[in-house]
Amino acid sequence: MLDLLQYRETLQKNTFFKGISREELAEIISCLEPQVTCYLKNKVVLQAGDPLPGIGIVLTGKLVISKVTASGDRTIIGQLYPSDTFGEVAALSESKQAPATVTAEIASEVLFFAPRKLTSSDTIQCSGYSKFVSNTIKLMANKAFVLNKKIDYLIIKSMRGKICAYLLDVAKKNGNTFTIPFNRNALADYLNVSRPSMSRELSKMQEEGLIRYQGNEIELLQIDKMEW
Amino acid sequence: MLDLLQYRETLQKNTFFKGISREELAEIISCLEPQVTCYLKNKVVLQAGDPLPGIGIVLTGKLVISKVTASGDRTIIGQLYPSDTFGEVAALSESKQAPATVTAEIASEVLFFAPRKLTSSDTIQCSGYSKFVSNTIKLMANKAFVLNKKIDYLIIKSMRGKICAYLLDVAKKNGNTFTIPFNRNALADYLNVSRPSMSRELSKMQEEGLIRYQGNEIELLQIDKMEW
DNA sequence: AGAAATCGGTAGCTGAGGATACAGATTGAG
DNA sequence: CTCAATCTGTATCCTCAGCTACCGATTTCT
Repeated sequence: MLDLLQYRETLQKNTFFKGISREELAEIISCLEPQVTCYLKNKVVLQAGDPLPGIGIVLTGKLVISKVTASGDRTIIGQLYPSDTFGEVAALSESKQAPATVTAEIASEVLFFAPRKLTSSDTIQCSGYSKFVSNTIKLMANKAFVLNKKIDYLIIKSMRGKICAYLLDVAKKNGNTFTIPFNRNALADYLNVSRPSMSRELSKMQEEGLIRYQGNEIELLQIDKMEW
Repeated sequence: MLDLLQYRETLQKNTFFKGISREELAEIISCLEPQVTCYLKNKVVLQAGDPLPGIGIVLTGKLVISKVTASGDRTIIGQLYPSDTFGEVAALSESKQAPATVTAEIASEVLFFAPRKLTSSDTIQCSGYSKFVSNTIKLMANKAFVLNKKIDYLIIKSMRGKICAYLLDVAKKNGNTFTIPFNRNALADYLNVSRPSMSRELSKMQEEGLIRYQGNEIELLQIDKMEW
């Protein structure tokens, strides 16, 4: 078995293993027969459309989930930090193809295991299994929830509307002053707009006194005027 | 217990109950303590943002899932036919709020049950339960998959691109001649564009000999020129 | 330290597509 | 049967945001 002791804390934060004791975790993990792979900066971890190498859990580093359209438009779906899971949707749905591309933004380590191990007879007999199953369901539900959120941004047609919707969501979690996890380029990708147009609008909003920003630190000054 | 015999065929097609025998189905259903509600044409079944009334399974009729932005833009996420499920994502994720609005397009009957019934001690003891659980996981995964597909359309920026992507997906399932399940207005909502602009582009595509259509019947004439 | 790459703001131009309005066709209700 | 409502295509207008280009600032690499 792999020496995963050093990653135990990270794994325990993973949604698959929420509320599962240290002993049960070790037992389940060994049943999953995981492999750890390292990726250098900017390396592709999995490519949209390819058959899935397995379900992945980020151990260290940072990954980016993105989609590229046939005509070359790129959009960011989300970011993955240690303890986050990816590939579970494709693995468990009928299509076994990855719906998006995952790339290492910085050097990263990823734990993979085969989807079928989720329901292998060994795994089922682990003592924490029922908890593990309900966690799996919650994991999927949350993923669907994130996708829903993403759709919420995408269906807004105006630049101002997209920016406001995003900033208000971040503010709801972190208060009126916060640091966003994207640089301008990435944020533009995330909102599916062009960077210069977005910059233009951010400037306007600052002029109008709605927001104040410096780099990735943003402060919302007039929340009421941002709700459309 | 409710008399659900008349709906047994519909229920057996539902993803929750795939591969579950008639007897097991009856047992599980009774544990879920479902309620059947009728909706007249155009009535709202559940409103985005509201707490969830329960997990719903369509018995008869047709429902539409849509989202409305704060500024009034409306988009269609999908359509629900008998045996389809909705509300399961919100029910099983941490947020208990409905992420979208569901409306009855025609008079419809819906079966609801409380999410907690999924894991009640009664239900767990049903003989088909393990199958039921893996079905639940598959259900969630497929939902996430549908959302991914929706995102694929939304991130395409050009009108032509959106239309082609949609038509090609339909063609992949039904062959090069098919009837789409949307009228122009609904399709425009689905693709998140304005109806006149979409009509304009469809006309152009017909002129160019890419497609031929009459009402909702569409034939793709030059598939190779539609792949971007 | 110096060169190269990345990043963010700004400007000008342009065009795709949104909005509105209207007309003919079809459907539906009374 | 008639009137109203809905649906679809089309034309005009015009705005918003995409694109390209450029510049200064910052970071990174060697």
